[in-house]
Amino acid sequence: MNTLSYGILGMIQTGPCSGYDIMNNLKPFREVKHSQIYRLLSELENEAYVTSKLVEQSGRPNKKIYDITEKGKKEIEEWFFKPNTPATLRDEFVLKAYLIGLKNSEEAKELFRKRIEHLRNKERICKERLEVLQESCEGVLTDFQSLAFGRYILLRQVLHQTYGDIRWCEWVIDLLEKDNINFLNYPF
Amino acid sequence: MNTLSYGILGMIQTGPCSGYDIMNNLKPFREVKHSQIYRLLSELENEAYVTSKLVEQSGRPNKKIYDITEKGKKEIEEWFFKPNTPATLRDEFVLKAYLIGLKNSEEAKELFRKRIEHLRNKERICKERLEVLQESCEGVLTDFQSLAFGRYILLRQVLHQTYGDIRWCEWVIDLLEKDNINFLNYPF
DNA sequence: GCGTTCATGTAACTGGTTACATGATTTG
DNA sequence: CAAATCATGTAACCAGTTACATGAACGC
Repeated sequence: MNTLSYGILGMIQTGPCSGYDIMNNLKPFREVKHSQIYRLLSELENEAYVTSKLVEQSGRPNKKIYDITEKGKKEIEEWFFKPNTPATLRDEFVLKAYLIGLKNSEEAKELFRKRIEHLRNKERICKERLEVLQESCEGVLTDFQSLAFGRYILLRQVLHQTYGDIRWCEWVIDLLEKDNINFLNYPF
Repeated sequence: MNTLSYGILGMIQTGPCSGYDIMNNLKPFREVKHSQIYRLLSELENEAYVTSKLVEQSGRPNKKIYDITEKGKKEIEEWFFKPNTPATLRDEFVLKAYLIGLKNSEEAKELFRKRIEHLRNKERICKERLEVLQESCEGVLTDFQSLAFGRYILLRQVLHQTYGDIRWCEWVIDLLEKDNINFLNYPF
C-alpha cells in the first residue's frame, strides 16, 4: 500500500466509483495518470481491498465500478492516524531561484517576473475551480462530511499559498532592484 | 538532462565541488539521495558536461572534485530561460484533508492539530537554518550573486509558506468547530 | 473534419528509493 | 562505546511517465 493507493481506496469509500471518476477527482490536488490508477486498482482488487463489477453502457464505453470491502475499510481507517510519509516537492523553479546568482540582476528579475505571470495563471485557475464548486453546491455548503468540503478547503489553501508566493516574488524583485544593501535586514 | 541534472550542473558552475558537497547543498531545498547524485554525475561526465579529478586526502576518504566544461556552461545558460517542467507535489496530508469527510468532527480536528504541530516543527527548523546562514555570513549579506542569497530567499519563502499553512489549519479547525453554518461564507 | 469527453488497459522506460558495501575520524 | 560526519559507489526495486491501442458520441 503506497500513498496513492490509500488515496484511491479513500475515494472509493466516499462511494462506489470507476477508475475514471477517481482520476478526475484526484487530478486537481494530486497529479495522476490513468495508467497508474488502473494498475493500482487491479492490485487493490487482487489484494481484496476492493471489488469491481462491470457496468454496460450504451453510447459510451462500459465501465468498471469499484466498491470497498471490509478489509479495505479497515485499512483506510488505520491510515488516517498513521504518520504521514514525508511530502516530496520537486520544483524546477526552486533550483533556478537557488542558483539565481549565476545570472545578472536584469535576467534574474526577468525570471521572477515570468514566475509571477505563472502564479497569476495558477490563481485564475484556482478561482475558476472555486466558482465551479460554488455553483455545483448552489452557493451553500453546510456539510463538512462531503467531498465538496475537502475540495473547498484545499482550493482555499492553494489559492492563499499562491498569493503568498506572488508576494514573495515581488519581494525578491525588490531586493534585486537595490544595490549594496544588507539583504538580511530587508523587510518582507 | 533531467531537472536534477541541471541543478547539479548549476551547483558545479558556482564553483568546483564534490558529489558530497552537491548533495549537502541541495538537501534543504530538494530531497536527494547520494546514490542518485553519484549516478547522474557519472552520466554528466560521460556526456562531457563536467570533468573530475581525484583529490587525495589524509584522515578522511579521498574525494572527486567536479568542474564544468564549456559544453556544460552553455547547457545551463540555456536552461534558465527554458520553460519549467511542471512542479510535482506529493503530500499524503493533502489526500487526508481531501477525504476528511470520512472522519467525524473530533477526529478531523485532531488530524489538523497534529498537522499544526508538524508545521511548527518545520518553522523551527527553518528558523534555525536562517540563523546558521546569518552566522555564516556574519550578519551581513550584500551580494546577491552568491549561493547564500539563493539560500536566504528560499528559506524565507518556506518560512512564510509554513506560516500560511498554519493559519490555514487553524481556519479549518475553526470551520469544524461550528455546526450547520455555510462554510462558503466563512472568512479566512 | 477536429478536438474533447467518456472509458479502459498494457508495455517500455525513466526517475528515485532502499539496501548493500567500506572505513577512518571526531564528538557526545 | 555509539553515533555522526566524511566520502564514494553499485544493484535491486518501486513509483510514475510516455507511448501504444481502441472507439463511439458530441459540440464547434
